[in-house]
Amino acid sequence: MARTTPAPSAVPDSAGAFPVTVDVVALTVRDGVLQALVVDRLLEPYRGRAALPGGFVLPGETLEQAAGRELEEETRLTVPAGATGTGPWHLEQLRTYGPLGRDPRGPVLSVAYLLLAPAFGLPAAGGDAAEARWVPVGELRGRSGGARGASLAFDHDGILADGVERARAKIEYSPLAAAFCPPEFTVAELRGVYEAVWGTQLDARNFHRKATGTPGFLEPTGRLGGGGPGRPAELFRLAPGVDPSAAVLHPPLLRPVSPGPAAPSA
Amino acid sequence: MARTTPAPSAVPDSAGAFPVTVDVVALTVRDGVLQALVVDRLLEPYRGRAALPGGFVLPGETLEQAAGRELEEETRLTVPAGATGTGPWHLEQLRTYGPLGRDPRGPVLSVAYLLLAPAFGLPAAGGDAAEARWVPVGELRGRSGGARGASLAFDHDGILADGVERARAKIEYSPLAAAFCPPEFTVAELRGVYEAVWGTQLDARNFHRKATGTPGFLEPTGRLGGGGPGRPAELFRLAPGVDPSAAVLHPPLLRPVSPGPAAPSA
DNA sequence: ACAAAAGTGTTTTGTCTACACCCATGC
DNA sequence: GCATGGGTGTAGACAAAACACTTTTGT
Repeated sequence: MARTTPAPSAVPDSAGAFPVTVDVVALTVRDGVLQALVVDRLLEPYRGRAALPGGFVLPGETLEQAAGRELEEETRLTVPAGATGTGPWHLEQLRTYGPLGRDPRGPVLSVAYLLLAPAFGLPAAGGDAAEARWVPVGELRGRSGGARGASLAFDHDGILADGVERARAKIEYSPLAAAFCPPEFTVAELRGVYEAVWGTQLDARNFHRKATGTPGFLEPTGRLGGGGPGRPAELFRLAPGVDPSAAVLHPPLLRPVSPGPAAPSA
Repeated sequence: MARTTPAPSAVPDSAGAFPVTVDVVALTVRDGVLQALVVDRLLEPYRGRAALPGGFVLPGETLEQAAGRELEEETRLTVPAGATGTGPWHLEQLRTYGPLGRDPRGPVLSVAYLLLAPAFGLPAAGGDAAEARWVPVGELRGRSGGARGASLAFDHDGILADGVERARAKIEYSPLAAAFCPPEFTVAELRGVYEAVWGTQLDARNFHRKATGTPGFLEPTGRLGGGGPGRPAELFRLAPGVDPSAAVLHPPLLRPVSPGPAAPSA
């Protein structure tokens, strides 16, 4: 244990220093389906393989800044600094993976972030990524063991699964489903978000009552929206002065109970 | 920054390397009160100040191994490897803090872990810590701005608050409250855990019905326990084959709704 | 006998679900 | 008029809070 501590208060030499990456699970709802943002890697390792957008944290930046910078570099979309509560996006930390056994280059720590965003186009790709695209999560999950090359690089399959599960749980008791919607939206749009994220069908009438009846969730704008068939729907926005990441819905909007692991035997 | 990596697939030089620490929010219930484990620091910075047990991650170890090692070094208590599901303890990752503005020595990343454990003594202290002791969280929280030196070193006040909130939320829908109990326990002991963690009073009769009536939670041992006054209580253990960190209670045990910010005006 | 704590039954109250029904618009 | 989707009312199923009551021990 070689100790060389010239300064009275310094990081001890025995401590390791680790490269740190951020990886972003960016989710949106497009065409009524939950989709994740993936990029094709231009560099080794896993060159040509799909991966979550992300990259190394640079000296002098925070983890959130690194997440926003990587997203912008690889997908040309800008996440406002301190996205939590700003605008329609929501960025929160998911968890940390590593440092062992997840990168062939050696021990690397990865701090994963979860971004919930309304649907938007991808003007271009850049940085270390060849292409950025939305992929329905149903096309990525469940085939991790498949040989078709559809699984993601590194341990990103597991990170994506963790992010999806976090999103599913979080919209139950927080107003964060609105992060998938534009600033003003109808109750039907919001219901579509819940149905896409949970993969279930919800009763439109009961959902309307619960969503509009939950205090601190929706505020009517008075305007009407939608040009489709049927009666025009009222436009809502998130209740003002509410931090969507901190507020709690009372009562929560619980997902319908899945039938459970009933054995599909004879 | 001496880099000797001629291999084609290497971490780019622009990537920073960060010292990484683990800090452990260890919670238990003693004397009917939720208590946290703190140590007194022997080294700078914050020498003499109370802090969460923790320290630097060493090369070649996982984050969980580092958390267990630091706990053992500073408090002489051993957390079995892969504590999740093993024995009565529960160790899970809380979140990651940093790297900027939290350590006077420079940018340091800290991965915080949450340990839920039954009450036990502290035979000794060691490592970089002068003394390890349990402190009721009520004596630590709320006085972060106080001048009495009761607040913790670094950003540990915030980490502790996050850990307490995680524990409070988690025992609602998971069997993890049993992690605070010995392997066999009575319903009253379990209720005491809920009351201590939530800081509320619960109806003993309704709690008994809900706890014993929740499938996949408690299993009766047939034995009786307790030597105090009154009728002896039945001893229970966690239902076998249940991973306390993954299982979900249906229905959940919800904390009583707090009255909310109702103005106590006339 | 009394107190204290464990455990069960019952009533009341609220919430969720399912679905009947009306409203407002496009065609 | 009729189809389509938006929004409200209502009855039964279900769960939770409140509390009376019995059981079993220590003193």
